[in-house]
Amino acid sequence: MDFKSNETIYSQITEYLKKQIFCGCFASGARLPAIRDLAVLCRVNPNTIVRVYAQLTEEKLIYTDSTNGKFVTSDGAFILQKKREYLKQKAEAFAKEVREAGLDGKEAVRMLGEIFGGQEEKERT
Amino acid sequence: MDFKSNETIYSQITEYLKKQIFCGCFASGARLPAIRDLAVLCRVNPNTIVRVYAQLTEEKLIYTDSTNGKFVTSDGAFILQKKREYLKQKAEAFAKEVREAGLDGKEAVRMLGEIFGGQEEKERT
Amino acid sequence: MDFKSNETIYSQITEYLKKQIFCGCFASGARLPAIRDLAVLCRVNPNTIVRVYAQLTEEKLIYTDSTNGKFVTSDGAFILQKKREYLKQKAEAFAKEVREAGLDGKEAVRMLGEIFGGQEEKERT
Amino acid sequence: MDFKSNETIYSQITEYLKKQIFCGCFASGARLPAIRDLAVLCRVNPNTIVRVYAQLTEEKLIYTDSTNGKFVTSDGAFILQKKREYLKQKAEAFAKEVREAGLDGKEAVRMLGEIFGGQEEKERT
DNA sequence: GTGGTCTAGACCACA
DNA sequence: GTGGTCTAGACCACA
Repeated sequence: MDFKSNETIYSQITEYLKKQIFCGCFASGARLPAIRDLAVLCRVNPNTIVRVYAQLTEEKLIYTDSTNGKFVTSDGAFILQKKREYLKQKAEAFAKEVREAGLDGKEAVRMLGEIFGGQEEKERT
Repeated sequence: MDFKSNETIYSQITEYLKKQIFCGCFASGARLPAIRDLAVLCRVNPNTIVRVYAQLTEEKLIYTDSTNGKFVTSDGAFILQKKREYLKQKAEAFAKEVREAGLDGKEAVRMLGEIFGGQEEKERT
Repeated sequence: MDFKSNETIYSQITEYLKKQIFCGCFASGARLPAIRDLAVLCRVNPNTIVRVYAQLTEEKLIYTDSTNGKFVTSDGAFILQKKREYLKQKAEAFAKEVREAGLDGKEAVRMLGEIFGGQEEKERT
Repeated sequence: MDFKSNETIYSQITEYLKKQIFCGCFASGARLPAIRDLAVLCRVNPNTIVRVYAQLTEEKLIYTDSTNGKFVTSDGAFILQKKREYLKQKAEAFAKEVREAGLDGKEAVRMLGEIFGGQEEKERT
């Protein structure tokens, strides 16, 4: 994992883990890497990971089982809801950019369709 | 203009101006606010605006007419090209988020369609 | 290091460092002086050095390893290429001066040969 | 005439005129453009031209014939000497760059020969 | 200790 | 009044 220099490292790692949870790479109920392990993996100070886990805990996506470590919440429906919110927010941010730059929605949707490799077209058939 | 705390002020202003140029609010050839004026407007130090304008100058979106001020480049085609690039990049970033969070493109496109208020559907008819 | 008054300080320092990199005084991969250290050394404000390093970073001659400091790019071939470009550009600027002042190239080359202390002649033998 | 933004305008115009004198475009004894005319031509404030002419006067390349205007010095030998000095200085500056960037003189001379379109080779034959 | 951002404000060139 | 450079120094993130 490489980091952008214009964003804080912990927020980049937080985003990364969030997406890992959403996509199921860290499944509901799964045990997360130990702080030290993840710190080594990310070549980052353990304090940074502490902060990452704190944030995810606050969002209730993970919880601490005191002696056993950190786990992804077992409430699958909650994760799904969070996932929807997350993507809705990303989509709205993108839509905002599009509008502010004076492009119309139609073209933006087409652009996105292209990026997804013509999936949209296939669908219509 | 309010600033987010997790992004640098100068990059937020840069983005803002870029979009103003793309959407035509600052038209090709138009004069931009004087450094000191924009600084007052944004309640920011003039040096911050210097940096913003330097960045836009480097991207060739604006240029300096020695003591007369800063102007949007008069090459309209160039601006259009930059606008396309900008939006392509935003669309790709969004698509990347979508994929990483394990959503399929189809759903992302639909989500975006909804946000744009059904413009897409109307059009097909 | 003394500064000429007709050129900006930051560009003089940038040029200086560039040549230090080209000649190998700062070798590929080597760590550069810390911003504050170089500022003290040059008796200049740290912000000026920030600007110098920013410029060299943009040219990809150096890079930042987050909190560890600044380093000369490890791509030696790239440096060599940049060095060639740099000298080509200087040579062309000199040639332009020569032509504009109405001297012919032949004489300019001879003049330069003299300055280099007859190395050229020795070599042919 | 376009101006670089990193050098003062008056010094750019001074250099320009100097070379015009050296190459004979403004011949020994010739009348120079009136301050106002040159100011208009260069799209520059007349004060800037005043400064330019002052500098050339100081270098004795031009003189003022009180009521009639400014003239290139009629001492042709003096101009020749100045020209040599000027080019010597440029050549030495170039040589200094070359050395500082760690290139050897041989290669610099060859590079220059190339730029002058193989004139050097012709000479040997 | 490392780099990055930002402020407040001086001083310069040019018009 | 326009932009550009520079200083002195604060404050932040990360290690």
